[in-house]
Amino acid sequence: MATIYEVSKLAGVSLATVSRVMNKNARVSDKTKQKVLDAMDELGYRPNSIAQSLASNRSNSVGILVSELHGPFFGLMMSGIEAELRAAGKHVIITTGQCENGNQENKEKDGIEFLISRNCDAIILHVEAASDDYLRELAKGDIPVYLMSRLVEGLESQCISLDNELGGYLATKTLIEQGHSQIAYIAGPQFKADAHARFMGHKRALAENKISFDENLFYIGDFKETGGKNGVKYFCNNQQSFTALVCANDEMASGAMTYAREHGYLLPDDLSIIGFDNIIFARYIYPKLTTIANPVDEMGHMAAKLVLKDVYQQKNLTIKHAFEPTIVMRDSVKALT
Amino acid sequence: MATIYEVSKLAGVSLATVSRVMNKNARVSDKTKQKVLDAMDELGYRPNSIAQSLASNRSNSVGILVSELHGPFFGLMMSGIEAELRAAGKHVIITTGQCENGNQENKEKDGIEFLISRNCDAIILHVEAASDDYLRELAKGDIPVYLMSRLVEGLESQCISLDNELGGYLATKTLIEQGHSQIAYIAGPQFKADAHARFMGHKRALAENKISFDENLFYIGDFKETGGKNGVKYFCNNQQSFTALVCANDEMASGAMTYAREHGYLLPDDLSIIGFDNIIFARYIYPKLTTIANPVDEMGHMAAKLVLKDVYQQKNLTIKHAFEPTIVMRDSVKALT
DNA sequence: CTGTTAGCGCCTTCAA
DNA sequence: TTGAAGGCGCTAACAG
Repeated sequence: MATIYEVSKLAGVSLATVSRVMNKNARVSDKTKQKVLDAMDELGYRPNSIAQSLASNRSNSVGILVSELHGPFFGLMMSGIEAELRAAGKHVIITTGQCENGNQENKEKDGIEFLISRNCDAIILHVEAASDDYLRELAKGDIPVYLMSRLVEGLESQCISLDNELGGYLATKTLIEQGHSQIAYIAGPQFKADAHARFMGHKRALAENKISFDENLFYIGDFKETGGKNGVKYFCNNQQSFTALVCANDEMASGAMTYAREHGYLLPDDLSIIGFDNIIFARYIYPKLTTIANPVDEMGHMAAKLVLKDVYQQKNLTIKHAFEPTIVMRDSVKALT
Repeated sequence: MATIYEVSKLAGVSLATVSRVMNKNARVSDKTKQKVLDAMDELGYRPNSIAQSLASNRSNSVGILVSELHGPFFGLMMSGIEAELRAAGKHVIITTGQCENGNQENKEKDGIEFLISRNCDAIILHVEAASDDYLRELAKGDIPVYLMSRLVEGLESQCISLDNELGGYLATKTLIEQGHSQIAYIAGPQFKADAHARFMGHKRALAENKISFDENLFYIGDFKETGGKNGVKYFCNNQQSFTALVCANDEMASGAMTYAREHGYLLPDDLSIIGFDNIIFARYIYPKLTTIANPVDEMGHMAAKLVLKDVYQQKNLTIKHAFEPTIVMRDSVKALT
């Protein structure tokens, strides 16, 4: 591999000049610039990004931490981030804070440590277990921290978040508008801020419509298919009567559907179900799932733009920190007549 | 940030000694080692991975190229790779050769170029459009290349592949065993090697059972939901009679189901459908999809192990290059009586 | 077992 | 506009 030194020799100029034409930041006469370009070409020169990083104290990499790599949700998010960053010549180091068993909070911290040790110029986190305090502390460190799908007090300008409360509200309101009043709710783990906010939205919609919240129609699931199944099972076993169900994410909605159908419910006639996230598969499910759209891909792009603007001083970027969910009407909700 | 120099000063030893305790490769007396460790601790020292890379000519990063980041398929693959590599202290740089419009082959090459420019120690590719010749040429370069889900002649030892032909065979054979003989096939783009092999397997199963291949029951889809829909539509419009359908991947199977159901078919009674890949959502679909399992996560782990063994000289790793698909029986296939 | 000494390939003042 | 020279933080011979 040719080095800058060989290029300079071949072009008959100094190292510094070659560096200048590479970085386009200082004026170089057209003539010498051409000589350098030709020399690079002839040698098939490629800058060594590691050496550049060491000298410039910039790695041109941004670290991403997601809870899990598989699953329908994060693909879209990473896709957005990667596309934006790569177009700017930065690369993306991805790791997980995943936790099949054990302490998720520690796994997340491990992941963050790992990214920091990689000398990223910035890190974008989608963490669920890490506390606000920890994140605020982390943000005081040397490396800029950005948060996806989360809003931490004091770190607002580094957050890209979704109004989950509004989403939960919309879901339940939609059901109410369709005539339902016996509405069950399967929540996500309440230590996760978004799961909690969605549930709060549900309660607000109920309250606004003078429907009292019924503890017996509330179940906390795990954001997985199983959670949905267990939730419906729980309601059934307790002989609860309900005509509609909101699930705090689509995977639980899918599980709920499966269980309900296997236990004699005709969908959506006997039970209206609404999900949350609008993952790719929501429309594959039968009946096609009515759900709350979570614009993760757009948010991913925005997080990347935020990094480009803050960390890499890119200009002319408008940042939108707060996103709003919308309802996607499909076939899993039926009006109660 | 403290440097190795400050540590050495505080510990009263030389740079080299500090380096030695970091890299655990040379013997250092316990006493001096402890002094160094203490000094590191006191200073909150963290090695600068970039400087390490420059000096050692090792970036400890491996590049991954996948066709797309979203979608159910690659998540599992990357998850396997990432877990394995991270456990070994290597990091993963992910990029895509994705192509919404335009030339996929060029996008893939761009992605590869990008990874090379990042000084990865190795790259793992999941490419579909790149030709065998191009890959062989690439493999002659300085940076080791590994191929996922693909078997290129001459590069066998760097490939982790699935026997797609066998998978296609299994799918169709399963249907035949259930009494079907009018079996439609919706293929993936035939320039993709795996799509082609799956189709070949289908033909072999037919031939073995003296069922002649019927051009009118063959459709080439796009590996997306739409492909499945269009395929069934095509068969219906042509008034073809068939009792079973194999789709070259699960997404098309899902699309096929949707279209069939919307057009009066009762599933699985009127039409048995079998997919391929066993993506996470296969069991969410209704009826639950019978399909061919593609052990992508396991293959991801294996690809990572291969890199660890070849590139990072890790010992005691057994590599399995060829994987075999298996059938997963669920509810979308019904015996013909 | 430990220290000395060159670099790794590039960027960036500082002078000219 | 260009060149010279000193690092960036660490590794890897080579001595001792």
